Amino acid sequence: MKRVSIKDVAKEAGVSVATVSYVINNTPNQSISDETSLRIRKAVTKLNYIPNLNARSLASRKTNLIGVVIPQTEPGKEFMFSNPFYGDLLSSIEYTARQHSYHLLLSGPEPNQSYINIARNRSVDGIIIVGAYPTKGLDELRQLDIPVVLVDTYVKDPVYHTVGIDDRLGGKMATAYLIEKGHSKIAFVSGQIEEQGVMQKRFQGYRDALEDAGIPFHQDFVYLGNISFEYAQATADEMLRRGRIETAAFASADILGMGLIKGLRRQGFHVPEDLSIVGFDDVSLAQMADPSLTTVRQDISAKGKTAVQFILDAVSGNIEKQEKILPIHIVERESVKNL
Amino acid sequence: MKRVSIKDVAKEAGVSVATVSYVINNTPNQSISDETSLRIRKAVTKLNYIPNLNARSLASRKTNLIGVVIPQTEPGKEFMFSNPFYGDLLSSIEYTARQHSYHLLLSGPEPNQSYINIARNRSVDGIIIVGAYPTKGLDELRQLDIPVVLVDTYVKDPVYHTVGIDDRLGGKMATAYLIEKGHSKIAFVSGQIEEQGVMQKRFQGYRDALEDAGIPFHQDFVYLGNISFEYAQATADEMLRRGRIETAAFASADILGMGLIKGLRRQGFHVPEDLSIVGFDDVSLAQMADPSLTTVRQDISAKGKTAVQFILDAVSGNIEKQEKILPIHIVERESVKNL
DNA sequence: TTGAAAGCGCTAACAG
DNA sequence: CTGTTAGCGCTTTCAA
Repeated sequence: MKRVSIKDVAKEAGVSVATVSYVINNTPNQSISDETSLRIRKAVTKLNYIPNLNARSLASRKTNLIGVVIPQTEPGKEFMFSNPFYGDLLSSIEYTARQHSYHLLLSGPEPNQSYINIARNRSVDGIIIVGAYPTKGLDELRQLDIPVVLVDTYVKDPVYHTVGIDDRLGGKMATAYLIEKGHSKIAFVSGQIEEQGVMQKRFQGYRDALEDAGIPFHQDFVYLGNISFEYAQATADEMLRRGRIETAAFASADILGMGLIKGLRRQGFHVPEDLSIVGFDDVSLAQMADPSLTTVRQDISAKGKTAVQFILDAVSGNIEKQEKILPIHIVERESVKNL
Repeated sequence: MKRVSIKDVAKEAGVSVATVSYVINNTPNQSISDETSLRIRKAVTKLNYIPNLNARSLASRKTNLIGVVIPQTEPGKEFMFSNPFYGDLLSSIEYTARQHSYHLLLSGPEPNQSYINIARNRSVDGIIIVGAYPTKGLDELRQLDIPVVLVDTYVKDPVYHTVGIDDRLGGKMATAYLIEKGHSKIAFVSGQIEEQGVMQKRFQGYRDALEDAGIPFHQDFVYLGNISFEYAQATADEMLRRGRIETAAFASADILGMGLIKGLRRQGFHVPEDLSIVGFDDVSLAQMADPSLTTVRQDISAKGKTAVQFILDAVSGNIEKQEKILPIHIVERESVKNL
């Protein structure tokens, strides 16, 4: 079946392609007589014409496409969305984009970290990058002048828009909550701490809370591996091996909290009786855990929505850099015991 | 910063655009002297030229884009990827596509279910649709002649490729396993059963196993709501209210199994002591559950990989319809008690 | 209110 | 081995 083009419609309606284009796009400052307009619409319906967005993009330099780059949690690993946080975030981005008739061009990072390729290649209208560290690739992006939104990053930049939360504050809240419940031997369980990364901030918050309470910091209470259920499980074992000195743990991601619970239970211990746990993120899993996880809630949905909104704003001419720090708060559930 | 085009490169290298195109694409049957080829490559590097894939697509009718349509779990709900199954699947699709330098165009279904728009609009090279029911929209897609892969669907079609599992067999395996462990009062917990849908097949399998074992079917043991943690939790309550007649339950998705566990626990009951549970899918959560979930494992990663491969095969000229039923098997964990 | 025509950046015959 | 040229399907001046 031959694809029907704007030409076919023009012929069918007995007008020029330009006119067809005008009515299809409802081009401003172009008045078309009701009569021709109607004739064209009829032709469109009759031929079942659907514009080729590719051609449109080429001519208009607008693609209605938003590039989304989500990092590999672990290099070479395929399951980036298995981390429920990304799944939740992507859902929200897709939903918001669709509301505004944008489509999403999805991509893991290219091997060479070159964000710029996907952007230039496909001429996306904007690009959302999640969890970026300062890299050359990020700088290259500057050469294009398309809006860039950095989600969950502490890269400081005069142009790129950012949306995130105050991770340091979150870390502090989580830890302070535990302290308030009478704990003083508090583990910090996390993935690797990258310079200027989210986990670093949460760690700082942990130390802030300790300091505020006059509790000395113990390096032994810090467990750094990677952000996975398995690692947290192993960490629970490790804690027991060391004699289970801690009475509580701040898990810097919910999935870690879940792993701790499981690891403990495997050894016959219980949460929160034997160890109190506060997580971070409040992914949908957090309430599925048993006991359900007390955690620092962030509005993942709002995060995605805001990121898309920033792109839309920029596309429609708002050149000012936008920044948004979304609020967070503790959600009390069952994983913390009051000493 | 002005975008550099193929023309600029041609000028820089002192050749025609055609020649540039040839070396960039390594066009078959076009021999280029090493000397010019080198000169062109140098110009490309110097100018930092990146081809505009949009223009390329327009000219070549090939976009290197795969459309992915993932259904809303619940209409109007934004969190489609919060269902971990879709997250896992998407990960695998993205990964495989990227290996072959394809990008993914992501889309939830349009309100009018018209898959065809996204396909025609963006001229994707192929389209992967997850969990489709027979609809007009699906038929329209036939008009295009791009490869279509239907994942997890029982729509029968002479052209569309399909990849899935034998859901009926899976349902039977799960139920038979429970029977083998001495259970005969077995609940079936599921989302709504759609005609020709995956859940219907799993339900049939459930009945098959019952019948094979000579166990009468009880309508009372069938709980139909929607595929969510919350519904399953409520179902657990409902079972108790009815007096907890069942000793086991086949949850037609892992997330339902998890909800059951939680719901039971909330009422002071335990899995598997008070109720044995078998799930379905083996999403990453299944092992995080406590007790970890005995379930019917399917290889979600292989599913995504196969779907992409079918597209690639078709694009490169393989016109034959391909079908793949991936193997499944029971993974024994902790949620079933031997009576 | 409409149309002619010049591109957008690239590919692919075809010719040389 | 390389260049000319005609599109791909659409938007957008500019003129009528």
